[in-house]
Amino acid sequence: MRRERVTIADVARRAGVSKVTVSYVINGREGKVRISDETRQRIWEAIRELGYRPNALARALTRQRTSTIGVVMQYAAIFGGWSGFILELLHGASHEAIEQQYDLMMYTGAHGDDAEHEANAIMDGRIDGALLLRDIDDPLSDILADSGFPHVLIFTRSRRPDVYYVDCDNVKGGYMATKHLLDLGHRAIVHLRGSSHSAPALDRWHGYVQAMREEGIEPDEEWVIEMPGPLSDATPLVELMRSPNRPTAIFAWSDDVAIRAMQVVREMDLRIPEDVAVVGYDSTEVCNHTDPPLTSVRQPIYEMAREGVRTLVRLINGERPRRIARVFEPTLDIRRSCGAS
Amino acid sequence: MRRERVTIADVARRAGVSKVTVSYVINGREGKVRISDETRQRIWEAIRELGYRPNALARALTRQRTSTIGVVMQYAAIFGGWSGFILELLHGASHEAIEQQYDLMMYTGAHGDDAEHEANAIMDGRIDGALLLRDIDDPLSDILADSGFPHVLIFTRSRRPDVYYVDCDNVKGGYMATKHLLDLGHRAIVHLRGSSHSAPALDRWHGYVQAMREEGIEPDEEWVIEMPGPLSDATPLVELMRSPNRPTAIFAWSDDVAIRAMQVVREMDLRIPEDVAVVGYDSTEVCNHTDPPLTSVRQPIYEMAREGVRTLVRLINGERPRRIARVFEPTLDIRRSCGAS
DNA sequence: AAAGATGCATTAACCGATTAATGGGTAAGC
DNA sequence: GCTTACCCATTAATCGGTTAATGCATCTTT
Repeated sequence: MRRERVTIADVARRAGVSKVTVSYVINGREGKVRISDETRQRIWEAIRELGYRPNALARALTRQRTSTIGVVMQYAAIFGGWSGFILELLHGASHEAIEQQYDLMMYTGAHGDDAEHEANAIMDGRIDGALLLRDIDDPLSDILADSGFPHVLIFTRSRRPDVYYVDCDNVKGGYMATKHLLDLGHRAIVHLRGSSHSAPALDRWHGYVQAMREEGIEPDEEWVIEMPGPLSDATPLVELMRSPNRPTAIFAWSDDVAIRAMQVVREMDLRIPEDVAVVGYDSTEVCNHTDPPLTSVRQPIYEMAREGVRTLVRLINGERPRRIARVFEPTLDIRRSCGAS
Repeated sequence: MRRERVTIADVARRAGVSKVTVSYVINGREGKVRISDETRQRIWEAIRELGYRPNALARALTRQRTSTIGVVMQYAAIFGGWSGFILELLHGASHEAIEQQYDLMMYTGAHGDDAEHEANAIMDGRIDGALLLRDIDDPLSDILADSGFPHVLIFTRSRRPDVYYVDCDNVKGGYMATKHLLDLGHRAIVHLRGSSHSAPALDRWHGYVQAMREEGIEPDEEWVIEMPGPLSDATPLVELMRSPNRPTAIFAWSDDVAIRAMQVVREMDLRIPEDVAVVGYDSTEVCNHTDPPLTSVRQPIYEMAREGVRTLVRLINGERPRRIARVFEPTLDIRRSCGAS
């Protein structure tokens, strides 16, 4: 039983006034234009009786602003793992969006889409700005920046001095995780690294290398295994753990990969943390529920997402905050998977 | 360096034709209107040179369709747990949306919003239809239905014969989980139930009761504990597990609650599955990575979400499929947490 | 040579709002 | 009695597109 669309003109007709008057009443333009209480009341009545709802498209078209922001993710990146990372990010973003009176649109893009195409979809007027969660070598941000389209990168740094971003110090995070293991006496430490297109993944790896070298250990090439997601092939890890000089510790670039590693280790009848210590990254809620609970580097995902939205809104409003980079500090949540507590 | 908005009029001017001609070229109205190759080429050139991108708002306004669908969730429901459920749902929905050439918008709503408000936001013209993930007693669907706004409920049933929904047989799911435990010899089985506003939660509970009764067991009231999320208070469970006639099995209404329960059990130095068997619900990826891997009732979340989008798109296109209810069958993924394999 | 068909592009109207500029009536000021 | 001020509401223009109807050459057909 689809009612016909009720427009502002219908309301105007019903209330016996012009469209404009209705518009003024709805938007409460106090100070600019005064409407008599009687008229105002008649209009509200008509609105209620007709069940009128303003059309956001039309409104956005004239206002030149939609009050909607987009969250643009890399298709593969989002759904590759089952980690709580994305969810916590969305939670933070949506919380802050609500706070700022914005709506949220999700852009996942199709698999084969090129950046040009994606950029067109993003800049087609439906959103005022975008939060980008993308690889470091992704061209999308460049296109947006060249067009002056407001956007903020999150969980990565930008390659241009004019592009705002919210990140966490991943080198330090990687360093902290590794140092913790070193301090516990481990020397043979494996690093399960993320994609080589991911700035955080590379940075965490560098942090790992840095900590190792500081200890006078040149990390063996075999010790760094690329495992971007929990579904990645784990045989290199299995083989390494079978070798005579088996590593005694694993630092994984993400929690879900760490959990996958724990499973691999368990299946080899090795104990955690007695035989193998494990450290993850993100310290998502699931870390509290693994057995043993997983030590992990925490980045304030929720807060970072909120900060991203806040910055984005400022950009949309034409502000140009001094600080381009907003880099949070990681901390280490020590649980029991490394035998430290 | 914000360029001024390039409009279709700019392109027209540059190419020396009218707006309409440009519109025709862009939308390739073959058969209706013919444009000479030379003009067509000039227009594309102008488009490229000016970096023109059609404005989706304006287009949607005239076309009366936005090619965007909304996913409307209950704020609390989404972010209450860390389960992969929502993620898998979003994955499926976004996959099918791409397939159907639609974009996705996320509505989370603010905490205090009433349904009227939410309905207004949903029906403001920005989306052609909505996928609703809401409580069974939620009034939102009623409002949408009364306005004839295309929408599909997912992971719940509808209370009206004219509202389409995609669900999984939760009574059967609850029955299967419980029956499995009964078959393994368990008699004292606890059920960790979800919210009383959630149809799936209630149905799973009913399935549990049904299976118990079939076995001649009247489930004790104390055996049913409301634990909607992994962060819910677990003391009732703890106390129950401490009691002299301690239950030997737990059936949790969701995976994350099951994992929380496993943790509680472990902290009491009870072994899983030897002392306590555990069964979860959803069979999300994380079930493969717990220790021991978690037996769980599987509902095809990804596929259900896709089906929801498919149905929604048909409704948007004015079709009225015969079948209002699309109910999937649950299956049981037996892993090691109940000692059966 | 008149009528009809074809090819190409234009004009006019509309989608549903917002905003600036304007207008008309009544009361107050001098 | 004329100006000024104020209150309330309207008219006109605009946002950036789409679509139906129309116009006008040029080419065919009879």
